[in-house]
Amino acid sequence: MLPPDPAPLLTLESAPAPQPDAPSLQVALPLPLPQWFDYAPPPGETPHPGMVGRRLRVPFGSRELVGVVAGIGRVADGNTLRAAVEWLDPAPLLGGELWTSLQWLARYTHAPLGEVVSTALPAPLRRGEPVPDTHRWGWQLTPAGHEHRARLRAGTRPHGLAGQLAGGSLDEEKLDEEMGDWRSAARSLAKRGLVERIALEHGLGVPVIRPGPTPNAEQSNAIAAITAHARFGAFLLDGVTGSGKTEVYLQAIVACLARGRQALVLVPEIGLTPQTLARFRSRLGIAVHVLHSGLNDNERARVWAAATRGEAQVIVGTRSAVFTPLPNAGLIVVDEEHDGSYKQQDGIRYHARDFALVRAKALDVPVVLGSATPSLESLHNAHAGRYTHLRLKQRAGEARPPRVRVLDVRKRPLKDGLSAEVMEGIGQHLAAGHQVLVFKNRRGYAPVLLCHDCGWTAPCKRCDAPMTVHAGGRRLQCHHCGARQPAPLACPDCASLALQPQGIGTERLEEHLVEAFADVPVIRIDRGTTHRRDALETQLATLGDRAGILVGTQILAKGHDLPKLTLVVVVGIDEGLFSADFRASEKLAQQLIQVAGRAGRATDAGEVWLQTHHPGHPLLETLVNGGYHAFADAELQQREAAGFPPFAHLALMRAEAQQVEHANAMLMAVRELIAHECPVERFGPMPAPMPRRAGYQRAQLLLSAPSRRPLHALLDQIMPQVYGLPQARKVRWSLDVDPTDLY
DNA sequence: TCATCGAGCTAA
DNA sequence: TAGCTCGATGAA
Repeated sequence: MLPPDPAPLLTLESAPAPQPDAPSLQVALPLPLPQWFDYAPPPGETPHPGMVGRRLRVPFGSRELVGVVAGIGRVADGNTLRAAVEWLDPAPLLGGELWTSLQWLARYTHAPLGEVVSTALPAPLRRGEPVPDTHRWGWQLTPAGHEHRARLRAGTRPHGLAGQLAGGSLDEEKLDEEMGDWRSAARSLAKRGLVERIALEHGLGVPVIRPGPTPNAEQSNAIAAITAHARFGAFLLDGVTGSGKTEVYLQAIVACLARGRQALVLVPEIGLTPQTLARFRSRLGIAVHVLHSGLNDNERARVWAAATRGEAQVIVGTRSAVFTPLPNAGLIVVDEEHDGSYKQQDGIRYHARDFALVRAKALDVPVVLGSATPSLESLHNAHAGRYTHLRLKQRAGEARPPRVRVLDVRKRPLKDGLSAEVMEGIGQHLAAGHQVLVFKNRRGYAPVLLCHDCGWTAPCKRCDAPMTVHAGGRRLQCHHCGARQPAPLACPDCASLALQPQGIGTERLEEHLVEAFADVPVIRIDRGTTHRRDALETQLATLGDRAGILVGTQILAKGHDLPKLTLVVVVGIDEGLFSADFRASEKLAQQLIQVAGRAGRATDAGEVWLQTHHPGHPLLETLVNGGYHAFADAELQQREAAGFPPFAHLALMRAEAQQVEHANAMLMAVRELIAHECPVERFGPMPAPMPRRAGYQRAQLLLSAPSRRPLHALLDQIMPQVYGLPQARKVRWSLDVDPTDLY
């Protein structure tokens, strides 16, 4: 039986008595809902503007959530507010520039502020944990330790450690340097109460700058331009591979540190190599804080904490590092700014490069975008005078640009995808003791399994895509949903045994090269062989300076110094020449230039061979004869003519559901929210380029406008309604402002 | 009669 | 989003 009347008990425990027109805390919660929620502060407090930016735990339905106070509001008479459970920060966690910029990002992406905040914060802070300590740990002798020190047996580790500490406390880093295994000694002494672990003040590191190579004239110009003024300015550092962009970054950071300011460096996911970090650390002589996907949550939170306290002076990180608080900012660098990994493709679809620009503007500090193959957006901005265009046209040192050859393989017999001419070339370079890179932008043994008798290809059951042959032909794998299955022995359609892998992947290239060049190492490098961050380093290290062959995909296109590499062979670019996506040419051109840049970095002249069935394709001709900038100019003209970015601004709404009708109905309802005379063009609802993925039917609605203003005005108007659409309940949908891929 | 499942709704 | 209610269905 129920207790007679539970009501009085409940009112006692919940919110304070309702007041007419009471002030409230407007709380942003991590939910896909467009509105904020009103709460009373914890009992005994009144809402106050100083509470904005503080995290708090609030009751929500039958559970509790962590939210951030976004504003102070008033609720109408008679509305009972629930009270927040507790504050999670004594002072606002989010304030100043980062808070303003996150609010901007929420408006720009038309995403709920609560979700933006929650993607910006490291997981522990998102969960409501306190900002972690950043102090270093040290050890000191206790008074008892001072007394007993002399009585410890001489020659033992405890004796040695106690001796080290006799002069005062030492931090753990120092102990690591000075003694081998001091930790077990410390533990045993601590147990006897002779030593204790203490927290040491962090204190700012003093940079010990080591001089680098003397910059050439172009580099000096760039450095001077960037460091000339400490206010906001956007610089496009447009420098060919090997022209020493990193040196420019380093000198700009040195100038930033000299003013006592923080520097943030963004790098693409695969650009963050131990070598780069080692170079930063040794040149700057200061702790470099690193943020990448390999860190665990607590480590990320610690770097965030160190940054927000101003203790982290140099932060290097991938995409999400753009959310690092910089109370004392002096410089932001975005390396390889054209790289696609800066765009987040799920959740809050932000572009870290673009957000870095917004932050630099708000922080009033310079921002440097560096690339050998700048994005067309950035080139366009440079042409329009919004960025200062800094060119580095010379390779640093003696290295000369590689010679490019387009190999027409029409009607030439290809053996496992390689022509006789290519094999001969590889042989010559190997004989000279050099290294060769065979680049193919596709993983797997061969793309598809084809029945030679009836033309059947193995489709993925859940996607509209063929499966890819892996493991030497024994397994099929879908690159879109990850599904795996053993390869069939006979054709499921006609029972023929004539199943053949069609097309060439890295695995098959590797197999062929191993056979043909048995006396040199052949190393395959792609996501299949290189899951771990340092695996690539290890693999490259095993090759060293010996003659040998590298077979690989994208990961090999960047960053690594391979001084012995003199020949780059690119195979299988033909698929990329005829892709439907408007950004495909740009990506292909960037990839070709990047991988070509691997050749001949040291004194040996490099060669790049492009094996193609379309030697006359305009993209290849422009690229080979005029270089990247000729290509970019031509491509920009085409984009302008076709009304594509950067001459148009896009927003793409995607919807997926088990049944196409649901997805289409939702997008149709969205389309109907748009007034007839609205200047924004609408395309769709139409099937996504891959209409089925992982069992979901996918459709999309593309919005396009010649400038940002009408597009955002439209989104501002319709988005609040979209959340409430009944058709939206049956689908998974998302809005992508400035999509980079239309798939 | 009870348990289970899915759709629809709502949260301050 | 997640947790809840409500109604339909089905097995014992």
